[in-house]
Amino acid sequence: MLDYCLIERSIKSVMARVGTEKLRKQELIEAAIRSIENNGFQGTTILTISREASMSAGIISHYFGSKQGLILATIRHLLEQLKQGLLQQIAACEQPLTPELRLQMIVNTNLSCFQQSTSVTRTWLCFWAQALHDPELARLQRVNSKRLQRNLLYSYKQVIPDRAQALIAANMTAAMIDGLWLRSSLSENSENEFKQAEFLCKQFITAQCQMWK
Amino acid sequence: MLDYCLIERSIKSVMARVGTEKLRKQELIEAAIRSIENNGFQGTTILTISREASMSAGIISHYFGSKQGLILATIRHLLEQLKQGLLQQIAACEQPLTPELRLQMIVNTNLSCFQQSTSVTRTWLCFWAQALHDPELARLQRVNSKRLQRNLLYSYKQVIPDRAQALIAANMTAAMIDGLWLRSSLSENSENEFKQAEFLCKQFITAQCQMWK
Amino acid sequence: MLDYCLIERSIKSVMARVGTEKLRKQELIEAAIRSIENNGFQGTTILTISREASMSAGIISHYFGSKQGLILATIRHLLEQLKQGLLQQIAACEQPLTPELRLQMIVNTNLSCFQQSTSVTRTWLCFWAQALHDPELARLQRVNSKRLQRNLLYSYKQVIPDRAQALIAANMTAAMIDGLWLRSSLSENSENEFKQAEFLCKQFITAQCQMWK
Amino acid sequence: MLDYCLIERSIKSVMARVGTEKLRKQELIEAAIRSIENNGFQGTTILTISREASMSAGIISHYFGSKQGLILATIRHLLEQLKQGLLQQIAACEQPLTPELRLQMIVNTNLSCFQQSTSVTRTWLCFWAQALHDPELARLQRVNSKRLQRNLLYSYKQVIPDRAQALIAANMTAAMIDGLWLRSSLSENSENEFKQAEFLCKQFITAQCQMWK
DNA sequence: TATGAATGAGCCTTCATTCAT
DNA sequence: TATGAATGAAGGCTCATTCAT
Repeated sequence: MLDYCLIERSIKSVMARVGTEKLRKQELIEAAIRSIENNGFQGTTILTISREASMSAGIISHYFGSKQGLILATIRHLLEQLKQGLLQQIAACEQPLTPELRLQMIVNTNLSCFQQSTSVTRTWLCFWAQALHDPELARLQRVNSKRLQRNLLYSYKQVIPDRAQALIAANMTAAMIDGLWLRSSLSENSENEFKQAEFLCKQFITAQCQMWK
Repeated sequence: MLDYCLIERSIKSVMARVGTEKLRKQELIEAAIRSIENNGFQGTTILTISREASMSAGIISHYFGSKQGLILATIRHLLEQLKQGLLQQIAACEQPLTPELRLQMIVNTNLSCFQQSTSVTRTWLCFWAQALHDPELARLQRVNSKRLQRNLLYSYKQVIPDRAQALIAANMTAAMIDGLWLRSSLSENSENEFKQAEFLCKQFITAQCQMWK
Repeated sequence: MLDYCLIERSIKSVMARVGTEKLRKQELIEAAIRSIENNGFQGTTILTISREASMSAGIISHYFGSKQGLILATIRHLLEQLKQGLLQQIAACEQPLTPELRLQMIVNTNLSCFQQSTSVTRTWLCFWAQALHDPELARLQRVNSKRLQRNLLYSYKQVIPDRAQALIAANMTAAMIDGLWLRSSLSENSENEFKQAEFLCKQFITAQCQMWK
Repeated sequence: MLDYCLIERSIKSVMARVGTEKLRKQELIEAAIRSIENNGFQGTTILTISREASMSAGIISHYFGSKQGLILATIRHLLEQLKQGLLQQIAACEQPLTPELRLQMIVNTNLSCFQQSTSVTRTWLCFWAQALHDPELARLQRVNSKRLQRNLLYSYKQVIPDRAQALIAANMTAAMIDGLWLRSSLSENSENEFKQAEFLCKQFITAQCQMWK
């Protein structure tokens, strides 16, 4: 008759009280990503997320106002991760940072590091489709899209004297990154495809850089 | 005994019905595309579609069995349109068809002709996101994805002697087309972006071809 | 493109015009019974019936006003069949008709002849359940129920001098017929059960009659 | 660190919930019976039941998974009631329990005690009709049908030495109980009929028993 | 603070009925 | 007379949200 699971949860909740709201939110965001991976974006409900987080259904509204609030927070989390990903790589780099090396790192971040987990990939694509009809998501998407372009352009300008040509190279590279990512995500054998994608992208960058040496 | 007049009428009515059915299906498919444009994939319900088509809700099940049936028919329609787009361009071409010209036409089809309507663009992106969680949609998506690659490869092989290099060029171009399409679709000023995209893509192709002349 | 099936139907319809409305109605009633057998009472729709009769869906409303109208006509048809069943047996009887023989014939009619087809059995039970909430069906059911009792009583009175005792015997027999029919219908191996039921019922009648000889 | 007070509250709430759940389920089952009485099986929808229970429509899926789940629970409840009815009567019996007395009690349970409420009677008949098209209901019906026969046979064997004859008596009695129940349920003046039915049934049993004394 | 029981709006689907032909 | 295309009301179910505890 006794629901020990509930007791356990109580203990947890007591401890959580000691911990922070931040921790809870983080757990929920991670649970949301896992749920999208397992059940798809459409199949993800408040229940699947809260179960994944071993919390109650009401907690989501409690912390994020609504399901949409959690989704937005999740997206912001992913965007932030993507941003930090590049910074960390640069920080961890032991060689002198040439423009070309930095460009390769951008590819790394976008194709290798960040996208290697299916769950993130799925969430990402769903988020893009959703952005078409959700102004807030659209805004976030554009910020991210422009950051990629800006990041590429910054390095290309150091290699390509002609500003217009640098812009073209940046745009091409951004498109290739997104296109390869999209095609890899949707492919049957996506793990393999991502490796191929990285190779193609880096080769393209190398070709661009050598053209202007 | 036999009322041939009545039989004749039946035949007529059968033919009329076939015409009506095709027409109705076509109207519903277009309504579905418009609804997805306006309300998004998730926001598209049997009601939004039937209202868009000025028909009753029941008609969708009547003609397509289910909502999913209409969705599948819609994507098949778009895929077919895309396929025919290239064939028509080639047929309408008055100059001798060089490999490079054919490559440009592929770009035209995928970026200019086909994608110029926002509704189609949006529907397309929604379908891709959906394909992650729907095996049937995924299959259709893959067929289309591979067709683009095959089409590109076919022409590149006539320009680039090295088969491996031709494959790389094809894959790069496919990625660039998809990436540019994706970025343009999601951009604020998508019409302009599509023009830019076409330019970038064609330039990339030209560069690839000249490299091997 | 030509729907030959439709033409065939036309020919049929021409012939039907020559025939009578009665024929059509009869065909529809039989189709209704077959549909109930195959699809259950709940699973029987205007479409299943009209398909079973190779006619259009609209024809049912046309001839019977509504689906309910066809159901009622079907019940009336079955009741009439049951009534005629006994008369035919008596007419076909070559031995002198003793009261006991007549009682056995009533059992025959109710358990053997009439009920041997699953389709009729199913329709019958559904009709009884439905009668609880449908005054018109209830009326028909009661007419039938009382006829069985009256029929039994008529013969028992010739065997049992005491009128009260004859009534008791009639009521018991009626109950046993209905009970055995019900239990047989619902049993897994209903064909076998119906044979058993007939045996039990006849033995009961024999016992009743011998008690008063 | 541990807030034992909170844990204690949880335990309490768990116990309360278990109580609430049982109560709610019970209320819904009773509402279902009432709805079937008033609206028939076909006329009974999730809405009629939830309205009858003064609850929301969603609550049924919440507690029973689906409408079918509630229906099954309802019939299981009725079957259990029927089973307990006999046990209680036997337990409450102050005289020595002769086989004949036990047989009378079986009649009492099936005709008097259990069936005296119209709602139950109607529900019961609807279930039987439904059982024809629903394997799960059919299984439950058969279990019940066989239990009645087994119960009767158990007592008859103590009175009738010949096993075959005991089986015949049991089957006849079972049929008579079901038949009388069915006829009484469907009759206009069903209360009176049930009393009559009880009398007839008991007389039949007495007659059977005396035959072998 | 955190729960989860309860709600009810909205979804897709089925199907009896209507009506132009 | 007979068709079957079209309707739209009603069904069961899902699920985000609310709220008493």
